Amino acid sequence: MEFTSLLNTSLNLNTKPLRFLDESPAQKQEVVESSFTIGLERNSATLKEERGALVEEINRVNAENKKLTEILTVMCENYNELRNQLAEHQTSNNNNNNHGGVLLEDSNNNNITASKKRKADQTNIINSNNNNNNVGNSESSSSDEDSSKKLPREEIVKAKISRVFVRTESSSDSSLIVKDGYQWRKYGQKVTRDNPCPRAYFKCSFAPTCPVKKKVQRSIEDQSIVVATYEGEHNHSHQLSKNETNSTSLSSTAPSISVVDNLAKKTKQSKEDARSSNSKGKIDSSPQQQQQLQHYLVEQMASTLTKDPNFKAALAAAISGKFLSSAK
DNA sequence: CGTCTTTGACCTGCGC
DNA sequence: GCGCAGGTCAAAGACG
Repeated sequence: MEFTSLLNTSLNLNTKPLRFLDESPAQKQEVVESSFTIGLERNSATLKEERGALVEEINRVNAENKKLTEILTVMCENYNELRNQLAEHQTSNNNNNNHGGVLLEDSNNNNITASKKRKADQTNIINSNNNNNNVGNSESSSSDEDSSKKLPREEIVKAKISRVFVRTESSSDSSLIVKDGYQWRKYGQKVTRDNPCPRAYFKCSFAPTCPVKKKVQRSIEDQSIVVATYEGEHNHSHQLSKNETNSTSLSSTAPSISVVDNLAKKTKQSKEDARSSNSKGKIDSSPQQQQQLQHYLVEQMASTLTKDPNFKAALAAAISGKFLSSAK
């Protein structure tokens, strides 16, 4: 992921600022007692020398703490800067998002419907699958998806489900069309109990053997929003845009990932444009997309930091050093 | 004429 | 076992 490469979290700090940080309390106690006993026998010059070394060590730890704080401050500033840019773009594009605005539902968001107990187990399976596999792609498992109930357990785990929110111009039932670059054949329509708006069922018709299905239904809360639920993985290449396909996987989540990837690229490009030409370039993404990207970036930052052993060690050393200095 | 959409019927799983 | 609800099938119609 390109964001990982942008964030160099290798702080290059001394992860062992104090020798006794790695020692157990009993060992520390032993060190202190032995030092005390030996110190009685030593002359004052030796004691002063050891004290000086300790003070030097403490100063070094404090300097590292300061360095850590500065780095964290810079990171926070960068994050705030990015967030402000997102807010700007949300404001500037707020009026242009009545058509084609896409929002990806969070993987743990159950805000649509969750009234069916019989799907709870399957949902949990899919949720855990998504949680294990997702790398911030905002895929979601739906709590009201039933088509997977016919699948064997292995296939249930494999079946990837993503949900995309698309804002349309009109709230008429005739516009249950989500343009995602694939060709779909409608094979059914049903009025569900939870939502008076009919739910349309589509199959991918680009490849005869493609198992991907799509369900499209207007949101019960906001009928200008169409909820498209994708199930399965495409076993063929993207139909319309080969370029976009190259940057995404050939799964049912391709629209989702594509949206996130494009947003990431656009935001990166926007940041560069803003620096070079005082942000004369505009991003044509919706507030929902920006919000998703914001979540995505935060997750990436957190993920990158937590995966970096250097950062973990430095943070642990800094906290330990803070405790030791404050205990004196 | 081929393709796509519509829509009622049927299938399946789950709760009681 | 029955009823309910969601999902799927397939015949019929629409359309280019």
